[in-house]
Amino acid sequence: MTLIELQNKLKRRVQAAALELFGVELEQVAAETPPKPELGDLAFPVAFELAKRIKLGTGVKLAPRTIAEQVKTKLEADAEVSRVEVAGAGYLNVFFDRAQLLTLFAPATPQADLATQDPTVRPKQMVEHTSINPNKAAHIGHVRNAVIGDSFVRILKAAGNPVEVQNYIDNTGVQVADVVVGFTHLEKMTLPDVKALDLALPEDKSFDYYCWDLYTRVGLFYRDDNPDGQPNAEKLKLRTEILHALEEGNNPIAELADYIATRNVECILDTMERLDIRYDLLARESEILHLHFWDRAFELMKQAGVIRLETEGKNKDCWVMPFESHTGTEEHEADKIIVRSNGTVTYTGKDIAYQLWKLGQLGLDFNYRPFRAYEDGHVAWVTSAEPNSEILPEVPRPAFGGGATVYNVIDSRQSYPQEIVRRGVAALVPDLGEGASVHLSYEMVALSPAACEELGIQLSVEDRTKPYIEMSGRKGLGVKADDLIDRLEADALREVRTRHAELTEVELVATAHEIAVGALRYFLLKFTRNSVIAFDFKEALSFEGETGPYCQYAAVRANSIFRKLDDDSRTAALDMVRRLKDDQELRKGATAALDGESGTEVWSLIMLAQRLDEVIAQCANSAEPANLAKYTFNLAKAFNLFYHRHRIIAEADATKKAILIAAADIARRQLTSALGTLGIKVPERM
RNA sequence: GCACCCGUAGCUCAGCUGGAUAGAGUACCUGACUACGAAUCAGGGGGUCGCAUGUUCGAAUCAUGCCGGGUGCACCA
Repeated sequence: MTLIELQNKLKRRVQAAALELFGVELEQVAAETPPKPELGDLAFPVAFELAKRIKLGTGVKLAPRTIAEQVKTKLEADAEVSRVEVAGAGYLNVFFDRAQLLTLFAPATPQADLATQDPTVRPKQMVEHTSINPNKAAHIGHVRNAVIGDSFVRILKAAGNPVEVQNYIDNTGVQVADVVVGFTHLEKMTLPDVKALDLALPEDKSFDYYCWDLYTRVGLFYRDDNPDGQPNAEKLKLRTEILHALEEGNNPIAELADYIATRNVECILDTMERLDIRYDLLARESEILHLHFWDRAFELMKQAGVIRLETEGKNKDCWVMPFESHTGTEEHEADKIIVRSNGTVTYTGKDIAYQLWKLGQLGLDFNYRPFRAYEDGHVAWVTSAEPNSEILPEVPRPAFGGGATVYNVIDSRQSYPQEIVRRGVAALVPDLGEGASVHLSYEMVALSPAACEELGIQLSVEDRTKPYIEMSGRKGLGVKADDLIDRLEADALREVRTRHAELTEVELVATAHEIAVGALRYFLLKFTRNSVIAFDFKEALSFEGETGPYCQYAAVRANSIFRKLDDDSRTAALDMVRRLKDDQELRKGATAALDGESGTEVWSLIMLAQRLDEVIAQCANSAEPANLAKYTFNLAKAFNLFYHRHRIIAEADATKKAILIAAADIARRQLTSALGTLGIKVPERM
């Protein structure tokens, strides 16, 4: 039995007691963790709720404490419960039988068991994240998107869901067109020139870095070299021409753009691979266009009557989607233009088509080909316009699309367009409703004034008054992901080298890498999604305090105990836990060892570690990975305290030693698992 | 103008569907390495939870209004 199952069992007891004693049907029973372990393992504030709902004939109210006293006896029936106390104004505090529960919690549950626990086949969850315009290198803001997305994927999987990971590639958009303008007009290059340049670029100045600078130069070019100036209309026509060529396809410009976009995607995937972030499918805009997803969606929308052709007014000749809008207390209709008067579709329209495909409601599918095989054999696929049969027919391919719920990890600035897409899809497919499309929004990563200074960025007078400065790909203003990872790795390497002279160079580098990943991923996850991160180098580069390396360090310490522990102590501990069930004497000893101030401290570590499943389930529901990050840090902190207070290997009392070993084992197992769900590995040494 | 987000310790942030004495990290001060490694641990000071009403047994949390900051509101992509 897991902790969650035990909690549910006790909740049902409370429900039964409420019905039996007071005739009240509780549809939900709230349970919480007492603020201090001395107050118990589980608390029910149910007496407060019951006090409200119990009606006595005379109108007299029952005091919460009186109610709690009556429910109390009903809760004490279970063997797992040692006692129940009524505390405060009427809390029911449940104390578990610690020795009894230790036998439940101590044995490791094999992963296979977890996977088969739920016999019902769960529907596929779909997560789209990263989705960087493939015209430049990734910056730290993009990494926040990818790390939130990837961690959420891991959380969904840990909660037992099948998940498909997508990365949308806008390879025909303005941003790619701008870099094409850069190569063709500023650099006067053709496709062979660009390929040659790409080959000749040094390793630390790869193609995406080159494009980063070129993109900035194109921005300046449009503005006649005045960074704050207005774009030059004549020069912008170059972009428009390129965009038309991209939309048509099958021409030299489209080929050049495809090369640029594909190379940038490769570079970005390399960057993400450094952070252990992988994808199942790269869905490209070019295929959405060429396979006519929009035409189909247009037909569906017309048939369903969710859009209408305007015959007069300011939107004459446009197809618009009406939707309700609230302004103040009034409610009125607003129209969103889906098809322009010139017959072209807006971004929103294309997005609705794509979202319909994701949900398996479009009735069309992409073609696919493999894009990249990762070291472990996992393949990231990319959409393709070529028929499937002509390309590697022997490679088995998963069925893409058709998600029951689609999570789009997109920053909060897009929440308005995302809402329109969600409503549009819901109007088209009422059975699914708005719940099927989730905008997993997060706030941007901005630069602190200090960070700008460190980057050598000249701030305008206006920017200087702001609390933080928004990063801008167009202005080339930002911290590039690879630069930051490089710096973290260098710092970590220096630190590991001074601590572990015995490690080989390869081991040192590998360890430094894992620490760097831990630091960066944790840094981006410790903030809740709707908090703006004002990026600060000192904080991001820290390995102390509330950081990834702190959590990793706790797990490394736990592992080192087991590395040094002799086999006899280990088997004795396992044996003790197993015999605890039947051996009365042993049980008494264990109960005593888990009692008192010191025992309660050990017990509270075990209880905290055991809450991982509950936290994962909560994070999956709230789509908030920061909760897991916080929990992981707290578990690491609890373990560090435990580690400091107890000399495990040197412990003389056999029973106590066995319990300490069991506790350390539970803690390191759950800590490692929690870190893994955050995408953070535990090094051998650090 | 309208919509969404934010305002909690000097700084950066947690605070779950209302619940027990509002918590972390950091910075500052003081202690703890002959140890399963100090990337650690313990202690200290530091708060009108932006302001004001309301809802109730009970509000940082819910409602309304204000103040301050951010973002978004095109036939652009």
